[in-house]
Amino acid sequence: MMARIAHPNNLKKAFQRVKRNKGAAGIDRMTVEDLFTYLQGHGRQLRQCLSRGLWKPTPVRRVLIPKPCGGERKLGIPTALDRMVQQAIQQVLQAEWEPRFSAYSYGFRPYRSAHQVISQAQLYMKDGYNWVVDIDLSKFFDRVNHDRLMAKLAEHIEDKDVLRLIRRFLKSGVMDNGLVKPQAEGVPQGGPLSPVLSNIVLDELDRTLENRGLRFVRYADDCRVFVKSKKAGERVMASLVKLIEGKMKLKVNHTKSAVDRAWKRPFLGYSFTRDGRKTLATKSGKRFKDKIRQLTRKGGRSLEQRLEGLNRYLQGWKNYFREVETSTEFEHFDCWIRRRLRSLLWYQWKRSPKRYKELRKQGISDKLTRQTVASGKGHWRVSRSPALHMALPNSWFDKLGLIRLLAA
DNA sequence: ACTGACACTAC
RNA sequence: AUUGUAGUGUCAGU
Repeated sequence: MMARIAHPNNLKKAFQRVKRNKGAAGIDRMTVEDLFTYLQGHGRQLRQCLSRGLWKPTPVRRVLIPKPCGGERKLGIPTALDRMVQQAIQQVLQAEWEPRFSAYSYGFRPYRSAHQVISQAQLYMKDGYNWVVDIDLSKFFDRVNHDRLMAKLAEHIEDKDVLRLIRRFLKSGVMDNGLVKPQAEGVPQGGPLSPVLSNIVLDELDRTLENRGLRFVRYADDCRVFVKSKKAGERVMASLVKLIEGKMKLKVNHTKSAVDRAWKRPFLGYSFTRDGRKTLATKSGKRFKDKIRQLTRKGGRSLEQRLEGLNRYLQGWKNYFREVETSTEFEHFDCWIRRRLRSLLWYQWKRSPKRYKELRKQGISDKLTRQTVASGKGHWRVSRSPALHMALPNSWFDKLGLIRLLAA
């Protein structure tokens, strides 16, 4: 197995991945650009180090980033070289474990997306499994138990060198303002290997759920079991908490876990309606609006630049809107964006008559009366000020991805 | 078929 | 200088 990891082809792929990600440097300040020149000199040496089981990982660099919902996320950034080695292991480990993972585990796995999880959840709901046991693990990556993880790995890996190498990565420690602290638990958030390791640890949970014949899906540490009654849910919850906190030595986040009706718990950015359709979760909708607001704020940039930015952002959301099954919500966002744009245009017109002339050339006019505008020719009317009635042709809005979506 | 850039989402 | 995996989208190139 170590032969496969240290194989030149595997290492080359690992290097390319690290390079493509353009990540920051680790504790040794070696950037991904330096990595190539380093490898030209020391590539052979690295390979030998690995295949003899002599590779010594460097401690990870501690970085704190704010989480979107408040709080901080502790990152552990390995050196570029270590990232490459971890990536090499990841490639082999992922291929090895992929067939063994549960069909209902979706996080961090190739060819599996958040949308598939949602669809599966909807299937359960359609069969009448309306109650959901929502289990969230607190600080999941940081609390992975090393011994349990190594035991899981040892079940399928015979190569002692590989096991030792992974153990060294787990124990390599954190450099926090000049001091190396050893790590008793957890996988570094930021290590290429960490996601697949997390799946290997939680595979035990999947197996238990499967053996009990329960309907469930899992996306990383977000695990949901679908049942038919509150009572059944509470029973499942109690036994799962016992399993996770006892045998698996992990911690359940009790404030974020609950037994509730499925449509009361937003899931991966979506919520469900009572009859099981998908809508945008309020939190996601809010974030979306905030960003649009920011992109259409009055100020320096030109209209074209704004449109570019808007379009790019909307394209990122395209898939989300495509999946949403409540049309009113969709129209709501569509109207809302149009309104923002119109007020922006009005503002630009007011500031610069020259600019306004250009806009008119693009088919924007203000002279039309409201009735003909609204009905006749697919124009849109705005009465931003009593004195001004500005109209935008629909074709102009077509530049925006969201609007194109509406038409399709 | 493959590669690259830039976004966005989930955790 | 803010990391990682996975997914999706737009564009560009051989």
